[in-house]
Amino acid sequence: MPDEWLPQPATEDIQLVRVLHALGDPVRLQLLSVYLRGQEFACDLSGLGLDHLHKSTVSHHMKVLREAGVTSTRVSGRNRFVQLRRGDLDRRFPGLLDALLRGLEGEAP
Amino acid sequence: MPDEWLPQPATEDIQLVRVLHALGDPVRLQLLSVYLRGQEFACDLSGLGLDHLHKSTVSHHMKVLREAGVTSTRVSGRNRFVQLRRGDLDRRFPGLLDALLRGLEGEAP
DNA sequence: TCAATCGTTGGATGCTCGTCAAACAATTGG
DNA sequence: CCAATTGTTTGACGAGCATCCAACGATTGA
Repeated sequence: MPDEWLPQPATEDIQLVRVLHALGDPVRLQLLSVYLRGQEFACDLSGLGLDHLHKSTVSHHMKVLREAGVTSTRVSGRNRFVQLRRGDLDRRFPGLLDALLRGLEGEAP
Repeated sequence: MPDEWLPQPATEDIQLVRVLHALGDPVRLQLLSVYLRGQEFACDLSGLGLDHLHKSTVSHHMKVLREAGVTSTRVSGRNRFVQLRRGDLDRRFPGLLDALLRGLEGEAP
C-alpha cells in the first residue's frame, strides 16, 4: 500500500493570521523548533520536553499545525512522518521561517 | 504635565511566543499593518475596517499588543499615541517584522 | 465651571482552546 | 489469527479570550 498524505491547505491558501495563531502556543512553537531541523515522526517525542503531554494532546497540536499549512504529514503504516513545508512557506512568506528560527535560537540557547 | 508611557516589557523580556500569539488574531494583525507605516493614535480608527468594533474592544487589543512588546503607547492628554517598537523588535527578532510586512502586503493588496 | 471628548475598567456572555481520558481504527510482529 | 503498537476521535471540563455595554476617570474646550 502506498503512503498517503493527510489533507493540508494549498500553498496559496495559507493565511498569515492562521500561521501566527498556530505558532502562538508554547507547545506548537517548540514543535516548530524540532521540525526546523529535519523531519521527525509524530507523537513519539521522548526527550523533547513534551513527555508530560498526553498523546491525544500532541495529536491535536499536530493537526492544528497541519491545517494552518505549517507542516505536512505522510502516513506510512502505523507511523506519521511530519515535516515543515519549508518551500511552500518560504515562497508564500519569504524570510518568515528564517526569522523564527533565529528567534528561537536566540531565546533558548 | 509631561507625557507618560504606558508600561511595557523591556526589550530583552519580549518573548517570541507572546508576540506570535498577539499577532495571531485578525484584528490585531490588521492593527499591525496600520502601525507598520508610521504611528497612529489609538481607538480613533475610522475608515480602517475596524468601525464595527466597540472602543473598549479596540482598547483591549491595544493592551495585548503593548504587553506582548509589539507596540509602545505614549499618553498625551486625552490621546494615546501608539507606535511599533521597530528598533526593539528588529534587534530582538531580526527580519521578523520585514517578513510580516511583506506577508501582509502579498495577502491583501 | 461644565459639558463634551477620549480611553480604561469591570462585569457579563458566548465562543474557542488546551488538556486529559477512554474508546476506537489501522497496522504489524509473533 | 491475536495481541501489541501507533495515532485519531470523541466527549468532558476548565481556562482563556473576543466582544459588548455601562460606568468611570481624566482631560480639555467653551
